[in-house]
Amino acid sequence: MAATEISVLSEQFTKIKELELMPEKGLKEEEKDGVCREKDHGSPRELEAACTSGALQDSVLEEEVELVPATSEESEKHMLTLQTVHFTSEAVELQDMSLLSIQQQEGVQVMVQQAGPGLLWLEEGPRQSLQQYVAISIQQELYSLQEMEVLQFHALEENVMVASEDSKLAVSLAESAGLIKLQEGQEKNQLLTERLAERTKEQLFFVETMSGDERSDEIVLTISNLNVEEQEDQPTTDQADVEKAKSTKNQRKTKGAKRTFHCDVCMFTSSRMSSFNRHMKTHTNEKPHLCHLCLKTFRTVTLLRNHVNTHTGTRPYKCNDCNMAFVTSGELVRHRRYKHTHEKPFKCSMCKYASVEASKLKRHVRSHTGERPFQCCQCSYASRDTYKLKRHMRTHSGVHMRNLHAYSAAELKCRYCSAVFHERYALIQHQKTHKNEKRFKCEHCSYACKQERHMTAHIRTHTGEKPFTCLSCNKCFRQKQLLNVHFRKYHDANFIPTVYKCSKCGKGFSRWSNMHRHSEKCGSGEAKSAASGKGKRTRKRKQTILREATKGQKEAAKGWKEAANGDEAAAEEASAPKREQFPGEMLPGACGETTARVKEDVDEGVTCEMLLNMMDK
DNA sequence: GCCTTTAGCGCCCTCTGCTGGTGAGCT
DNA sequence: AAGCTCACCAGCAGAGGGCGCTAAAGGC
Repeated sequence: MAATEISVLSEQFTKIKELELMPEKGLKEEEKDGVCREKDHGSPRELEAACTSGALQDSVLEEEVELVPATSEESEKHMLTLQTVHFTSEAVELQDMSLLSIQQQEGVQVMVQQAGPGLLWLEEGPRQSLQQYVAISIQQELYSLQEMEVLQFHALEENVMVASEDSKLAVSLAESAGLIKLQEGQEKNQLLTERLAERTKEQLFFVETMSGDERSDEIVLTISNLNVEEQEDQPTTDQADVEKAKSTKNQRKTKGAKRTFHCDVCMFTSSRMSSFNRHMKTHTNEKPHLCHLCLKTFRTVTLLRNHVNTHTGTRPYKCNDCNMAFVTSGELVRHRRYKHTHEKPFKCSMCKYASVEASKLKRHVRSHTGERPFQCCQCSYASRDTYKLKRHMRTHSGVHMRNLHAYSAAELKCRYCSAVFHERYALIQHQKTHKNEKRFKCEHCSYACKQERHMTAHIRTHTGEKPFTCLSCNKCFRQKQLLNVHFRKYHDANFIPTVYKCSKCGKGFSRWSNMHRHSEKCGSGEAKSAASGKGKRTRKRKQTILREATKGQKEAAKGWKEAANGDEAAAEEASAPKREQFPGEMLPGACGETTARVKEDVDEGVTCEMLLNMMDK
């Protein structure tokens, strides 16, 4: 019936979950040295913690367990259902673990003692290592710590506990006790069930282990109780068929109701024996179905078939609404939800987000909680999902490392000095040191500048070189930009200088940015506000807006030029998109409107006020 | 026994926003 | 000549979509 999962590295010490009244019928009770035990039971996996009344213990750890004098009648037997027992390394002092609890059920008081006398530990070693200890429930009256015999057995990697040689195998509660010692070095691959099966007249524990969390060294011990109903049905146990016993021992009757089967290992229950039997196989490593292509094994033929289909590319489940096909029906259903039905059953309780998959909702919720469970092992970064951590890890290796930190056989020369590096990162860091220095010095004078192009232009003042020639008048210039200005001013009939006027003083500027800069000094409070900004992000946003505004003006000017050439349609087309981008109420005068104003030499342009309005929006 | 359904993990991708660096245009 | 501004780009990270695959339970 009952099973206990004991997590060695788990977090909390839990109480006895349940006590159930056990009918005496079918229990052949033997009393020896004050020990009440049943003689026969279904299988070695079954743990009988038949309880009788006993002396009181005055230490109760669990508040909800009522401490009552144990006065249950001798004839009544009770069954213990043990719950997961968790220890933290520091939480409980070993000597304080002599938990005694009394529970009353159906008028019968049952005394149960946990920990202390019921300790298991996994290996020999200092007792202070609490993580090695596991508690089981032993009736205090029956088993004292001093009387307990150590049973050693080993937790195999195969998740099986094997009885030790010198323990005499059986955990006879009459002879031994709840103090059971687990130790390495015992015979492997031999089930405790098999060894204990010989102890037909002794009360037995069945203990097995399972791997816990992969990220820890946790070992989960499962202690199975005796199933009393099974005792009813099978007063004499044939333990040769352990599997049969496993499948039937967990059957529980509930006063005429339909039978249910309870797994000893987990919380699984089922009303069908076939389901129960199938479930029990999940607690084994039995995977008889082999893929001959990759040698991977599976529990069921269906799983194997699906797997093989991934090799062969067979996709029997085809979507009716598109060309997609899938190996499993579940994939198809999910696909249809994503692509066609848009059904999103998993809804966030904190926002309107909904997802097709539960895992996506779980991931989304982390954006609310701020939880970042995936910690980078090389820096302080933590991610909300595994992929982002994985992507981040590239910055510690792969992309990032190859680009910046990989050794380069070729010399990486500083563009500003003669320094040479073999690591790009070092080069970049070095070049930053040149950022604000006037590293370009003229050979002919004391002139120095930051940029090489500036020095190139300066040198021409010494050489007299004027490489930029106007194609219309053959006038020569040292700088291309000077040629451009000349050309537009004297040879471009369509060139209309854009004029922006300060809304305060009316002064005109050829560049909006200059007008804006002027307006700040012109005493415009709004302009000051716009200029001061509210931090980097705000400034960035302003920059973007200014950039877009400038784009709009440029395109508008282009459109106006085209219009001036008689192509009104082109002019309208050029200005129209920017009108959409900057609605009139947000940026009046921008784009096409600005163009018109410039053309008509009106006073207004794009003002700081407009920008502020945009920022406020 | 078999098929279906459900659940879960993992992987990859896209879109988006932010930041910093750089080069070129412009005044 | 010098400084400002802007466009562009790369890199990184946040958020979410979509699919591949496996495991296990439900149900006939």
